[in-house]
Amino acid sequence: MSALKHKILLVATDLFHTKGINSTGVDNIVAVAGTTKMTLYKYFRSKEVLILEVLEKNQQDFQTWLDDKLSSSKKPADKIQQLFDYIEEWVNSPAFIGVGFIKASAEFPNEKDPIHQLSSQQSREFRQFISKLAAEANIKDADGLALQLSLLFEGAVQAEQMKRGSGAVKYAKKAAKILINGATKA
Amino acid sequence: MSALKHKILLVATDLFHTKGINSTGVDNIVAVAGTTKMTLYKYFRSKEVLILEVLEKNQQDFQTWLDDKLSSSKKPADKIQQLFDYIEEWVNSPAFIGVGFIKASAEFPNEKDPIHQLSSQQSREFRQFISKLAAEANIKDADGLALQLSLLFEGAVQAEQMKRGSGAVKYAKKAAKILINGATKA
DNA sequence: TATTGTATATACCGTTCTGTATACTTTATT
DNA sequence: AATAAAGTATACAGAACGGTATATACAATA
Repeated sequence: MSALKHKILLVATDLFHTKGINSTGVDNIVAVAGTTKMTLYKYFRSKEVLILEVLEKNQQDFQTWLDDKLSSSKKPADKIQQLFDYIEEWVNSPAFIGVGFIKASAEFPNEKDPIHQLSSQQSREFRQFISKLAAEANIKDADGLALQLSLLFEGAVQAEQMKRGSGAVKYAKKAAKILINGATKA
Repeated sequence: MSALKHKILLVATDLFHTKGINSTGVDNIVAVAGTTKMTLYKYFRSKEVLILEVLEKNQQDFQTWLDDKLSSSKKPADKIQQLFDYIEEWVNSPAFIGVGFIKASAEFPNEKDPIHQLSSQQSREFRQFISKLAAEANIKDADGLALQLSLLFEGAVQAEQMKRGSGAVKYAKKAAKILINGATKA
């Protein structure tokens, strides 16, 4: 990927999270990225396409990071137990700025909007990822637990965006362990 | 309150949720409300003030409704147990369109923005409301449980906005009961 | 050296946005 | 009937928006 395209994606990601997507103009993005609109529109057909690519890259980066962390555990039961440990580490890292699909679905509520659809899909995929972890750990209602854990995840991220350093993830982690243990025994 | 001001608030609430706040223009609002910009700006100094009043009214209406429902129970332990029953009823009612402060905090991420500050305050107040319920039910770590329940609440609303009819609240309710029972025994 | 691809600089188009100015109409009250 | 208040109609200002057109600079390659 071109270095400039990469830079534009990075800057757009940051501005979208700190100012909001709709409140961030393309002029704003190219100014911070140190380039021009002509270059931006060479790499991205429209602002909508740019948003979609930002969302995809964010989610890919997170999943890659998480997969790598989880690969250190061999036993499936350990993986689901450690999921929120890594989520906490990730949220509390300085680089954390939020979860793209949560914000995007709020700014684009129309279910027919491609941006909303991608957000919805990413949320569903992450839930399925948790469900797979749960199933491999021999948990009976894997889908049910995955949904509950995803609620804790999205709620915690939401709370953290509402107020940084709220410590919400710590309590989400505690709740997650309780729910996981309850589902494991059953 | 003037009938027209009330109408404007209603229409704005609806449009903010179905189209997003930043994507809803005042021209749009007055057209649907059947009035003119002159009238809107007579009642609201600016769009920002209108947004703030919409947020306040939404939260007041919800809290009033919830207080009324909870008043049917006398025992504090019953109240906290039934909290998510009422939340489920509310989310699944046709009138439900979302939670204002969740969406507003996503669209106005800057912590210095008055809209973000009000959203953050409303989220905190709702959490304190749950904490009071928990404390009255003699739960040890009332603040901790309240935070966890608020995460489930916000996560469920978020999930419901991502995909209507997802049934997320049903699982949030189950998780809430587990967490409440766990905290009660301790 | 000539050519090609990449990026810049800058001006612009049409639209939409918040907010205001001006003038007119309706309604209620005195 | 006179007056004041409330609402309407409409036009517009000034800025920001997404997106495009044109012309130029620069570097690598052939």
